[in-house]
Amino acid sequence: MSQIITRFAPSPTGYLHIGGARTALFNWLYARNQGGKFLLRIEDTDRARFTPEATDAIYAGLRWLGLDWDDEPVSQFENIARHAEVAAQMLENGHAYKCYATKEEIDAFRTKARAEKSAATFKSPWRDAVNADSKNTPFVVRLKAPDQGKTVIEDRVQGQVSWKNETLDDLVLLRSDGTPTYMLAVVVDDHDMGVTHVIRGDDHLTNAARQTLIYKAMGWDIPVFAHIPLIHGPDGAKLSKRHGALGIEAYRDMGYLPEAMRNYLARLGWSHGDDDFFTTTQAIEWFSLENIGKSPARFDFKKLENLSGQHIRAMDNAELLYQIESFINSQNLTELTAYQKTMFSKGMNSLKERAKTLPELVEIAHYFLHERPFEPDQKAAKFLDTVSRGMLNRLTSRLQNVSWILENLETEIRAFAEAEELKLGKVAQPLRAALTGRSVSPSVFDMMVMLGKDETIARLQDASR
RNA sequence: GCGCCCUUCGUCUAUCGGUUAGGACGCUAGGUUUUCAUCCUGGAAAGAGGGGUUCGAUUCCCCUAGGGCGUACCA
Repeated sequence: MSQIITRFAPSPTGYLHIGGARTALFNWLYARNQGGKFLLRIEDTDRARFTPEATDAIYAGLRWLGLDWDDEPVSQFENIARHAEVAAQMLENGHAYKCYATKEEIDAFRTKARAEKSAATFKSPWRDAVNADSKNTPFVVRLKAPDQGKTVIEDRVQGQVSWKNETLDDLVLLRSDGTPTYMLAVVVDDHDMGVTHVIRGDDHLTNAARQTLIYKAMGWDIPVFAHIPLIHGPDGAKLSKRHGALGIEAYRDMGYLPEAMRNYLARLGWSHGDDDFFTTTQAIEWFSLENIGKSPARFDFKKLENLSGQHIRAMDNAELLYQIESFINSQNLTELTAYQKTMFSKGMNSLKERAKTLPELVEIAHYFLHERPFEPDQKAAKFLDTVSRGMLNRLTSRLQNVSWILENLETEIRAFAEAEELKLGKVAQPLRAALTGRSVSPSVFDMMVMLGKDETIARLQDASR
């Protein structure tokens, strides 16, 4: 059995949107699962819309998501001569014809069909014309689709789907300016690239039938089709920008881990029993076309966020620091100093269980990313009233003689609280406010150890002044 | 209009004729705890409606309703 080949074929519209990213992911997962190839083809035949920047945005999105492709990306535009050649062959073998029908004729036909509630598609009067070549006006090349019988596709997700051939039209293969249409280009390119499995959005399901006709006309092997349901917005309707139909880079900017994004996107429409949280390695191992659902899924930020938090917690500290640096880099923020990196490494365990995204992680690290003195925020200020400052003052002098390790600090502060006849929280909250200027933070004991004695005492003195 | 697809807790999903219909997110009641978070325990929450087939249907078939996609010399 030969190697399987999948492909992702986006049209460069400016960015890689979330639905496209999931389609790419499924193709990638399947190729990697099968030990096959994952190819990339840029559908850049619409020259008016095409820009190199848009293509770069797609590459960047795929790279961020960690979806590596095999071989050089194919430019569809570069194959137009080949497309025309195939159209010529179809003209030759009688599976296509030149059509001189005007737009008015076509519109009239369709208007009439609709009025009569007919399923019939446009039938060109030139379909069976004998001396069509003699006309000296512009023409398009149309597929001579069968007008009887059925076209059936065996879809690995949708099952067996069939159409009566009279509902399938004589689609245009070559425009009047001689350029290929999408329908022709896709089939020719997929065939030439050796694509064995076409995994794409189910908005292409009808196209699969129309394209099957072209494969048959050329006598080519029909690839395996797998039409995956589209992602919908929270209201079940089309996914809009407000709902999450953002470019993949928007998710990077929000600080989600690529690993979490892969996990979430894979779980949207595909399942492996009850497994919700998994690594990419597991996803590759488990992936199969059979376990893709047929109904559309809605995008849910809450679930993405939860998964992101879980991946942050599960991630190796060194790797997580690398992710933080990449994020900082992508957002053009100030690079981390050596001291800050050290602090991140030391405090990572307490930081990462408090964050669902990278920016949250950075926010929680606030207490060592900035230098004293700390201006307390509103809530923190409440913990630093006169009484508390006096208390902190007494604590500060007690702390002068403590040898600075976690156990000692904890013992000392608990003893202090007892001596002051205060619950630990009544000491810890002002302490936290003094140390960070915030009312929430990691454990005060942990922070004191990380900050060291001098810095801790300096901050306490700042606050009790 | 026509063609095709879809329909299990609010959301993502498991179930491949026989289950107290399971898990996860979210929500909620508690517990742990120096805050927040993590973690632990419990709770509410679903087979769109109607017909069949069958000893038995969430599961198979049909109809209806709702939703989606397509219907271009766009991709």
